[in-house]
Amino acid sequence: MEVWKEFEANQLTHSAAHYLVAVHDLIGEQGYARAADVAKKLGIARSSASMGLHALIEKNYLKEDTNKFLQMTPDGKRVAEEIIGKKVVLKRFFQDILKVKPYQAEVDTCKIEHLISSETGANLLAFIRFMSSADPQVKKVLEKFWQLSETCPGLKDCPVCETTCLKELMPAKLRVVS
Amino acid sequence: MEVWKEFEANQLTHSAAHYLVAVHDLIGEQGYARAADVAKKLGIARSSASMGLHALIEKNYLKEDTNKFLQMTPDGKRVAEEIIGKKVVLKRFFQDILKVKPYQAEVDTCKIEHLISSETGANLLAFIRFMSSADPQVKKVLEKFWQLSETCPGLKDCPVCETTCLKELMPAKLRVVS
DNA sequence: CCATAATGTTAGCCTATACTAACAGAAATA
DNA sequence: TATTTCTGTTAGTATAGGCTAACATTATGG
Repeated sequence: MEVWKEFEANQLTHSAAHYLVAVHDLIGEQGYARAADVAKKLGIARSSASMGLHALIEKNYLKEDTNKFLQMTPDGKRVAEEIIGKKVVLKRFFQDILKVKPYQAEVDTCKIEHLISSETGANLLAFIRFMSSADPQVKKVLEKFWQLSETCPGLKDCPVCETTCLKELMPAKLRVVS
Repeated sequence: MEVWKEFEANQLTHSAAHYLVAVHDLIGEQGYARAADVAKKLGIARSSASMGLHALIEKNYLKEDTNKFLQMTPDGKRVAEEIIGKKVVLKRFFQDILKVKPYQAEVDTCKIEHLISSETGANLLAFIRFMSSADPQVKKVLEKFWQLSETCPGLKDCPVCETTCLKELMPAKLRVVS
């Protein structure tokens, strides 16, 4: 398959991923989740929730008890927690390291949390762990980055980074950006 | 709007973004681009390309000359190059810093390149510039990370990072991951 | 210069995912 | 208990974006 088409080839679509995570979160927050709770949480019609959740039941990510209360299957729990893990990691990276403002960090995270691979997610987690450690060298480097970012937006003509300006980061073909 | 719904609220959808970038790339590679060239490049039917590209013409991102050769409008050029810029930056981050394997880095990048905001993209660019600079402290820190990643996959019980293990990175609610 | 090939477009179909409207059954409450 | 409200579901509609098939037009080359 062409790489760009893998967009649609995820375990779960964007909406399905959010339905599943919503159920997970609702069970955590209030101990149970029904279709109407999911609808309210996600701001969609009850009918949409009903249909989307049934699709997840058919895929064996969720099941219903006799009173229509939703439960996570082991599979569903695993997948939901994978997504949540990526979300947490991404958001922290955007917010705490890149210093993206909280709302934008939330929006960006929400868009891509279910799209990054396990490999990338795991490596990002390791990176954040490392960059959040108390190691004095790490701390110093990060502080330098944040300080430079302030005095020198985008680090465009940054004295520290002038050796790696846009010219070296982008292949010649793209540099016509003008 | 609920944050999770902003997924659909981008300037361009996933497919439209790829159509636009394909035209940009084709013009760069072979000097021209027609619907059939885009179809071949993206592995889709000519009819799909035709319709998708007309949508981009209506939005004034592309125009056609009298022989149906496609041209980028200034708007289209700007948008395409924003996307390409994010793609380059993301891929370098995944590949050169996180050390994700090239194919997976490509897939992940392709999925999210058009989704990250300008703010996040700009901050990521600055970060990569900084992390790619010749600054000896930066180099040392990165090398330490890569070395630790090898000896200690995921940095799970890494001596350097034990102060910031999963427990501190994840809110209690999510830690039930088990 | 005519035949074959390539290209662009239209039409109809499919899936996914949202919506509203309508309605049946369960739960809550006056 | 009777009524109202909540819940779940179905039906029909819309949009987006793929697909194939068919056909007209344009290019290419024997």
